[in-house]
Amino acid sequence: MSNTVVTRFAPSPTGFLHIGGVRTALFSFLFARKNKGVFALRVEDTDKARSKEEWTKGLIDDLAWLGLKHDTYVLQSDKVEIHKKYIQKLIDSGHAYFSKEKVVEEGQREEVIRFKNPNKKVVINDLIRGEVTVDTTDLGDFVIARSLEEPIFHLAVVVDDYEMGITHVIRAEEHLSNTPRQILIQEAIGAPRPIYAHLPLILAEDKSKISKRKHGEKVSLTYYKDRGYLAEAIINFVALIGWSPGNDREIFSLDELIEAFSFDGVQKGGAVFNEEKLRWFNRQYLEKLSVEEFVAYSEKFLPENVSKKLFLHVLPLVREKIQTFGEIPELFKGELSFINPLGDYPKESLKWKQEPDLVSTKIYLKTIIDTLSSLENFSKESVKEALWPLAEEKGKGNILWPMRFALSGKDRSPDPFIISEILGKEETLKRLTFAYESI
RNA sequence: GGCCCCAUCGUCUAACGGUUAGGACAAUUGGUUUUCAAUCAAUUAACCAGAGUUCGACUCUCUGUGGGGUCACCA
Repeated sequence: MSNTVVTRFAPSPTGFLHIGGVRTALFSFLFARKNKGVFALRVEDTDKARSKEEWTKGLIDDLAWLGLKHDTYVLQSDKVEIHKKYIQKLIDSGHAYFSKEKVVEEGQREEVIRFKNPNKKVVINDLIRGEVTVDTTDLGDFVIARSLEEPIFHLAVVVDDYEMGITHVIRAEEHLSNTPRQILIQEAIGAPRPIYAHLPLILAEDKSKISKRKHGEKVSLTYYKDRGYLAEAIINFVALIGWSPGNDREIFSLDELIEAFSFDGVQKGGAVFNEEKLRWFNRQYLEKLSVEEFVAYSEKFLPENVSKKLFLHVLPLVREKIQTFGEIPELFKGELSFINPLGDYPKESLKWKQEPDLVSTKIYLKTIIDTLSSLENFSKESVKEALWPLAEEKGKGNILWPMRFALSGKDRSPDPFIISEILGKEETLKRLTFAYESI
């Protein structure tokens, strides 16, 4: 079938997959799937100095993790013979020539292969931007290869796109200015022109293109992956930056995105990456997880002193607190630190803000201790049941604040009934007694 | 600087000549609550500017301004 859509994602293996790459890959993937076409991954490793195999592996793993499975795979360096053939063809047909160069920098060749620029106007019909006209005269006779065996990006891209039958080149806007010279090469080798779609850039807070050099680790997918963000949330978030379904809907699974995607909804202007919104998306997906899934995702973030059994016990508390799994360690250091032996605290902290002093606090603590001591079945329900009348009578804060503080040693913690249950009767009474005696 | 692209709340966006310019995140306020979250409700907040075209412009045209991208023997 000659009219099958074929898209490609063509990263170079020179570092971690970054957020911009994720979005480019996603849109290429979505468009291919939407049209029952083929999504190809092509690793562009023509720059031998900067490319590393481990990055290639990382790229493939990351895409798999995101669920953006490619149908075909090409490693560009495997294609040198084909590139060579086309370079030779261009030379033979007078479209390219060997050029003597002045060596200015280390590593530069004395002789490279340049493309003979026909100096014409090129009109690009971009799916997102419409007609873009560029006069290629400014480009001069640009370099297409260091040698017959070492093609440069532009040559390799054009040849590979042709050989792979790419119908739609979907890539970031930064490539828009590369397009004219690639079209020139295309025409010289007699390749059909693919349809272009140049995506708006993903911007940092400062409105410039996100880059590792300038904006650090937060631009790489790994950063979010390592901090316990879900692939679904990242996909959903990234899809909605630079694209809109045209209505108010925000939550989309990958399959739903395939269904809804269209270039009509793709934005022209760059968009600022907003981590807050990503976190919000992540929480939306967190809430959908089953207990088993949630525990599985949590596992690698659990502190050593937190057994799985204990974690299961405090699970509801964790679920209502976090936006990303990466917050779990911090949670156990803060709100959930009551699971550890209690440290010292100033006794004034036991005082509810509406009490003038600790006099009645001491009395209340005594009452609480007495009440709980005689409690047979010690659960959060039974503890609450036993103490609630007292709390209602004396004021909830008067009773519950000192109790909660005595049990947790913290300003912020879960409610005292849950803590009591988790601690058990003995430890609960021990902590309450300690508080009582410290006053 | 040359060439190219872009322009709606702080941020992501809806609007495809006629709307009180809508939604989401964030922010603020209030409800709930023993604290922190969560949750619920509400509020604040935008058409870059100026000329046209038109009965009528956020929507079309032009100019200006602003922002961005790109100008490698990197991709």
